Amino acid sequence: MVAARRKRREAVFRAIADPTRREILGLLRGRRCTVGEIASNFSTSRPAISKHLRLLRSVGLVVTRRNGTARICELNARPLRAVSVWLQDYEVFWRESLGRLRHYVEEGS
Amino acid sequence: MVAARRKRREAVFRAIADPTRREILGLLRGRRCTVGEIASNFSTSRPAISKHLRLLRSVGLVVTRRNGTARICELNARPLRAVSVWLQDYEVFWRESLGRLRHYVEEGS
DNA sequence: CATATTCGTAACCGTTTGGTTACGGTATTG
DNA sequence: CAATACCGTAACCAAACGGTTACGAATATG
Repeated sequence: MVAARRKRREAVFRAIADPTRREILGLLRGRRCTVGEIASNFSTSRPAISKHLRLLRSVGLVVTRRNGTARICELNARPLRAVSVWLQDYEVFWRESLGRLRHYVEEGS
Repeated sequence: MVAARRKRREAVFRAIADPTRREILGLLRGRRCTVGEIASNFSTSRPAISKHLRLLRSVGLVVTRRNGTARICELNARPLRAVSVWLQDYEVFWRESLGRLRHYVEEGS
Protein backbone atom coordinates (compact mmCIF):
# COMPACT_ATOMS: atom_id res chain seq x y z
CA MET A 1 0.00 0.00 0.00
CA VAL A 2 3.03 2.24 0.28
CA ALA A 3 3.52 2.18 -3.46
CA ALA A 4 -0.11 3.09 -4.06
CA ARG A 5 0.18 6.00 -1.70
CA ARG A 6 3.26 7.25 -3.43
CA LYS A 7 1.58 6.89 -6.79
CA ARG A 8 -1.29 8.99 -5.56
CA ARG A 9 1.11 11.64 -4.27
CA GLU A 10 2.73 11.62 -7.70
CA ALA A 11 -0.65 12.19 -9.24
CA VAL A 12 -1.36 15.22 -7.08
CA PHE A 13 1.69 16.99 -8.47
CA ARG A 14 0.57 16.28 -12.00
CA ALA A 15 -3.00 17.29 -11.19
CA ILE A 16 -2.00 20.79 -10.10
CA ALA A 17 0.39 21.19 -13.01
CA ASP A 18 -2.45 22.09 -15.34
CA PRO A 19 -3.69 25.70 -15.15
CA THR A 20 -7.28 24.79 -15.94
CA ARG A 21 -7.37 22.35 -13.07
CA ARG A 22 -5.88 24.90 -10.70
CA GLU A 23 -8.55 27.32 -11.81
CA ILE A 24 -11.24 24.73 -11.10
CA LEU A 25 -9.85 24.26 -7.62
CA GLY A 26 -9.91 28.01 -7.16
CA LEU A 27 -13.57 28.12 -8.11
CA LEU A 28 -14.45 25.38 -5.68
CA ARG A 29 -12.58 27.19 -2.95
CA GLY A 30 -15.31 29.79 -3.06
CA ARG A 31 -18.38 27.57 -3.25
CA ARG A 32 -19.75 24.26 -4.39
CA CYS A 33 -20.54 24.08 -8.09
CA THR A 34 -22.25 21.78 -10.53
CA VAL A 35 -20.24 20.53 -13.46
CA GLY A 36 -22.10 22.91 -15.78
CA GLU A 37 -21.39 25.88 -13.55
CA ILE A 38 -17.72 25.05 -13.55
CA ALA A 39 -17.66 24.62 -17.31
CA SER A 40 -19.39 27.97 -17.83
CA ASN A 41 -16.31 29.66 -16.44
CA PHE A 42 -14.10 28.36 -19.23
CA SER A 43 -13.92 28.69 -22.97
CA THR A 44 -13.23 25.00 -23.37
CA SER A 45 -15.99 22.47 -23.88
CA ARG A 46 -17.89 20.79 -21.05
CA PRO A 47 -16.50 17.30 -21.79
CA ALA A 48 -13.00 18.69 -21.42
CA ILE A 49 -13.94 20.02 -17.99
CA SER A 50 -15.51 16.67 -17.22
CA LYS A 51 -12.21 14.97 -17.92
CA HIS A 52 -10.36 17.40 -15.69
CA LEU A 53 -12.90 16.72 -12.95
CA ARG A 54 -12.46 13.00 -13.33
CA LEU A 55 -8.74 13.39 -12.79
CA LEU A 56 -9.27 15.70 -9.83
CA ARG A 57 -11.65 13.17 -8.31
CA SER A 58 -9.17 10.36 -8.88
CA VAL A 59 -6.60 12.13 -6.72
CA GLY A 60 -9.20 13.12 -4.16
CA LEU A 61 -9.01 16.86 -4.71
CA VAL A 62 -12.67 17.03 -5.71
CA VAL A 63 -15.55 15.19 -4.13
CA THR A 64 -18.96 14.92 -5.77
CA ARG A 65 -22.55 14.23 -4.83
CA ARG A 66 -25.47 13.67 -7.15
CA ASN A 67 -28.48 15.92 -6.89
CA GLY A 68 -31.08 15.06 -9.47
CA THR A 69 -29.43 15.21 -12.85
CA ALA A 70 -26.84 17.58 -11.50
CA ARG A 71 -23.56 16.58 -9.91
CA ILE A 72 -22.34 18.90 -7.23
CA CYS A 73 -18.59 19.25 -6.83
CA GLU A 74 -16.78 20.24 -3.69
CA LEU A 75 -13.15 20.93 -2.93
CA ASN A 76 -11.15 18.57 -0.76
CA ALA A 77 -7.81 20.24 -0.17
CA ARG A 78 -6.30 17.50 1.95
CA PRO A 79 -4.21 15.88 -0.80
CA LEU A 80 -2.45 19.22 -1.20
CA ARG A 81 -0.82 18.59 2.13
CA ALA A 82 1.61 16.28 0.36
CA VAL A 83 2.76 19.21 -1.76
CA SER A 84 3.08 21.38 1.30
CA VAL A 85 5.17 18.76 3.06
CA TRP A 86 7.40 18.44 0.02
CA LEU A 87 7.84 22.20 -0.11
CA GLN A 88 8.90 22.46 3.50
CA ASP A 89 12.28 20.96 2.73
CA TYR A 90 12.98 23.85 0.37
CA GLU A 91 11.70 26.72 2.45
CA VAL A 92 15.00 27.22 4.20
CA PHE A 93 16.71 27.37 0.80
CA TRP A 94 14.65 30.14 -0.69
CA ARG A 95 15.06 32.15 2.50
CA GLU A 96 18.81 31.68 2.20
CA SER A 97 18.77 32.68 -1.45
CA LEU A 98 16.94 35.87 -0.54
CA GLY A 99 19.77 36.76 1.79
CA ARG A 100 22.36 36.06 -0.84
CA LEU A 101 20.55 38.18 -3.37
CA ARG A 102 20.14 41.12 -1.04
CA HIS A 103 22.95 43.16 -2.55
CA TYR A 104 22.01 42.38 -6.11
CA VAL A 105 19.51 44.11 -8.34
CA GLU A 106 15.94 43.31 -7.50
CA GLU A 107 14.73 40.58 -9.79
CA GLY A 108 11.07 41.22 -9.25
CA SER A 109 8.49 38.78 -8.00
CA MET B 1 5.62 41.92 -18.37
CA VAL B 2 2.93 40.54 -16.14
CA ALA B 3 2.14 37.88 -18.71
CA ALA B 4 5.72 36.66 -18.84
CA ARG B 5 5.82 36.39 -15.08
CA ARG B 6 2.63 34.36 -15.04
CA LYS B 7 3.99 32.12 -17.75
CA ARG B 8 7.07 31.50 -15.67
CA ARG B 9 4.98 30.71 -12.60
CA GLU B 10 3.00 28.37 -14.81
CA ALA B 11 6.21 26.62 -15.82
CA VAL B 12 7.29 26.06 -12.22
CA PHE B 13 4.20 23.96 -11.58
CA ARG B 14 4.94 21.86 -14.62
CA ALA B 15 8.61 21.59 -13.71
CA ILE B 16 7.90 20.00 -10.34
CA ALA B 17 5.25 17.70 -11.80
CA ASP B 18 7.90 15.29 -13.04
CA PRO B 19 9.31 12.88 -10.42
CA THR B 20 12.76 12.79 -11.98
CA ARG B 21 13.02 16.56 -11.80
CA ARG B 22 11.88 16.59 -8.19
CA GLU B 23 14.53 14.00 -7.46
CA ILE B 24 17.15 16.18 -9.11
CA LEU B 25 16.10 19.08 -6.92
CA GLY B 26 16.37 16.82 -3.90
CA LEU B 27 19.91 15.90 -4.84
CA LEU B 28 20.91 19.53 -5.24
CA ARG B 29 19.38 20.34 -1.89
CA GLY B 30 22.20 18.36 -0.32
CA ARG B 31 25.12 19.56 -2.37
CA ARG B 32 26.23 21.02 -5.67
CA CYS B 33 26.66 18.45 -8.43
CA THR B 34 28.02 18.20 -11.91
CA VAL B 35 25.70 16.99 -14.65
CA GLY B 36 27.42 13.62 -14.70
CA GLU B 37 27.07 13.21 -10.96
CA ILE B 38 23.38 13.91 -11.20
CA ALA B 39 22.94 11.50 -14.08
CA SER B 40 24.76 8.74 -12.20
CA ASN B 41 21.89 8.69 -9.72
CA PHE B 42 19.40 7.67 -12.38
CA SER B 43 18.89 4.75 -14.70
CA THR B 44 18.00 7.05 -17.58
CA SER B 45 20.59 8.34 -20.00
CA ARG B 46 22.64 11.46 -19.45
CA PRO B 47 21.06 13.42 -22.32
CA ALA B 48 17.67 12.84 -20.72
CA ILE B 49 18.98 14.36 -17.50
CA SER B 50 20.47 17.16 -19.54
CA LYS B 51 17.04 17.96 -20.91
CA HIS B 52 15.52 17.98 -17.46
CA LEU B 53 18.27 20.32 -16.31
CA ARG B 54 17.62 22.64 -19.22
CA LEU B 55 13.99 22.89 -18.19
CA LEU B 56 14.90 23.41 -14.55
CA ARG B 57 17.32 26.16 -15.56
CA SER B 58 14.67 27.79 -17.74
CA VAL B 59 12.40 28.23 -14.73
CA GLY B 60 15.26 29.31 -12.53
CA LEU B 61 15.21 26.34 -10.18
CA VAL B 62 18.76 25.38 -11.11
CA VAL B 63 21.69 27.69 -11.77
CA THR B 64 24.93 26.50 -13.34
CA ARG B 65 28.55 27.48 -13.47
CA ARG B 66 31.19 26.09 -15.75
CA ASN B 67 34.32 24.57 -14.28
CA GLY B 68 36.61 23.17 -16.93
CA THR B 69 34.65 20.70 -18.97
CA ALA B 70 32.32 20.16 -16.08
CA ARG B 71 29.17 22.12 -15.38
CA ILE B 72 28.29 22.56 -11.75
CA CYS B 73 24.62 22.76 -10.87
CA GLU B 74 23.20 24.47 -7.85
CA LEU B 75 19.69 24.67 -6.45
CA ASN B 76 17.79 27.93 -6.44
CA ALA B 77 14.61 27.31 -4.52
CA ARG B 78 13.23 30.80 -4.89
CA PRO B 79 10.77 30.04 -7.73
CA LEU B 80 9.13 27.51 -5.41
CA ARG B 81 7.79 30.42 -3.43
CA ALA B 82 5.09 30.81 -6.08
CA VAL B 83 3.89 27.31 -5.30
CA SER B 84 3.97 28.03 -1.59
CA VAL B 85 1.94 31.20 -2.07
CA TRP B 86 -0.58 29.33 -4.17
CA LEU B 87 -0.86 26.64 -1.51
CA GLN B 88 -1.54 29.11 1.26
CA ASP B 89 -5.05 29.76 -0.02
CA TYR B 90 -5.86 26.09 0.52
CA GLU B 91 -4.28 25.57 3.89
CA VAL B 92 -7.37 26.63 5.77
CA PHE B 93 -9.42 24.17 3.74
CA TRP B 94 -7.45 21.06 4.50
CA ARG B 95 -7.54 21.98 8.18
CA GLU B 96 -11.31 22.16 8.41
CA SER B 97 -12.37 19.81 5.65
CA LEU B 98 -12.05 16.54 7.52
CA GLY B 99 -15.30 16.54 9.47
CA ARG B 100 -17.29 18.51 6.97
CA LEU B 101 -16.70 16.07 4.12
CA ARG B 102 -17.39 12.93 6.05
CA HIS B 103 -21.06 12.62 5.03
CA TYR B 104 -20.46 14.04 1.60
CA VAL B 105 -18.32 11.49 -0.10
CA GLU B 106 -19.69 9.69 -3.10
CA GLU B 107 -16.61 8.08 -4.58
CA GLY B 108 -12.89 8.63 -4.75
CA SER B 109 -12.04 7.24 -8.12
C1' DC C 1 49.31 17.83 -31.56
C1' DA C 2 46.51 13.91 -30.34
C1' DT C 3 43.39 12.02 -27.12
C1' DA C 4 40.06 11.78 -23.50
C1' DT C 5 36.46 13.82 -20.67
C1' DT C 6 32.33 16.36 -20.03
C1' DC C 7 28.31 17.95 -21.70
C1' DG C 8 24.67 20.14 -24.93
C1' DT C 9 21.87 19.50 -28.94
C1' DA C 10 19.63 17.60 -32.93
C1' DA C 11 16.77 14.06 -34.80
C1' DC C 12 13.72 10.69 -34.03
C1' DC C 13 10.11 7.76 -31.62
C1' DG C 14 6.30 5.88 -28.63
C1' DT C 15 3.19 7.55 -25.10
C1' DT C 16 0.62 10.92 -22.71
C1' DT C 17 -2.07 14.97 -22.61
C1' DG C 18 -5.73 18.11 -23.48
C1' DG C 19 -8.91 19.20 -26.67
C1' DT C 20 -12.90 18.19 -29.82
C1' DT C 21 -17.45 15.92 -31.58
C1' DA C 22 -20.90 12.41 -31.15
C1' DC C 23 -23.60 9.74 -28.42
C1' DG C 24 -26.04 7.60 -24.52
C1' DG C 25 -27.71 7.25 -19.73
C1' DT C 26 -30.31 9.10 -16.00
C1' DA C 27 -33.31 12.12 -13.51
C1' DT C 28 -36.77 15.97 -13.80
C1' DT C 29 -40.78 17.96 -15.98
C1' DG C 30 -44.91 18.84 -18.82
C1' DC D 1 -45.19 8.76 -21.85
C1' DA D 2 -42.54 12.34 -24.30
C1' DA D 3 -39.43 15.93 -23.94
C1' DT D 4 -35.75 18.20 -21.70
C1' DA D 5 -31.68 19.11 -18.82
C1' DC D 6 -27.32 17.55 -17.01
C1' DC D 7 -23.41 14.96 -17.45
C1' DG D 8 -20.09 10.90 -18.41
C1' DT D 9 -17.69 8.39 -21.94
C1' DA D 10 -15.92 6.76 -26.29
C1' DA D 11 -13.37 7.81 -30.40
C1' DC D 12 -10.39 10.57 -32.50
C1' DC D 13 -6.60 14.17 -33.23
C1' DA D 14 -2.66 17.56 -32.78
C1' DA D 15 0.77 18.84 -29.67
C1' DA D 16 3.72 18.12 -25.80
C1' DC D 17 6.54 14.98 -23.18
C1' DG D 18 10.22 11.91 -21.89
C1' DG D 19 13.20 8.86 -23.62
C1' DT D 20 16.83 7.19 -26.91
C1' DT D 21 21.09 7.36 -30.21
C1' DA D 22 24.38 10.01 -32.78
C1' DC D 23 27.18 13.72 -33.04
C1' DG D 24 29.92 17.89 -32.08
C1' DA D 25 31.86 21.62 -29.23
C1' DA D 26 34.87 22.88 -25.50
C1' DT D 27 38.27 21.99 -22.21
C1' DA D 28 41.81 19.34 -19.85
C1' DT D 29 45.71 15.98 -20.39
C1' DG D 30 49.57 13.01 -22.18
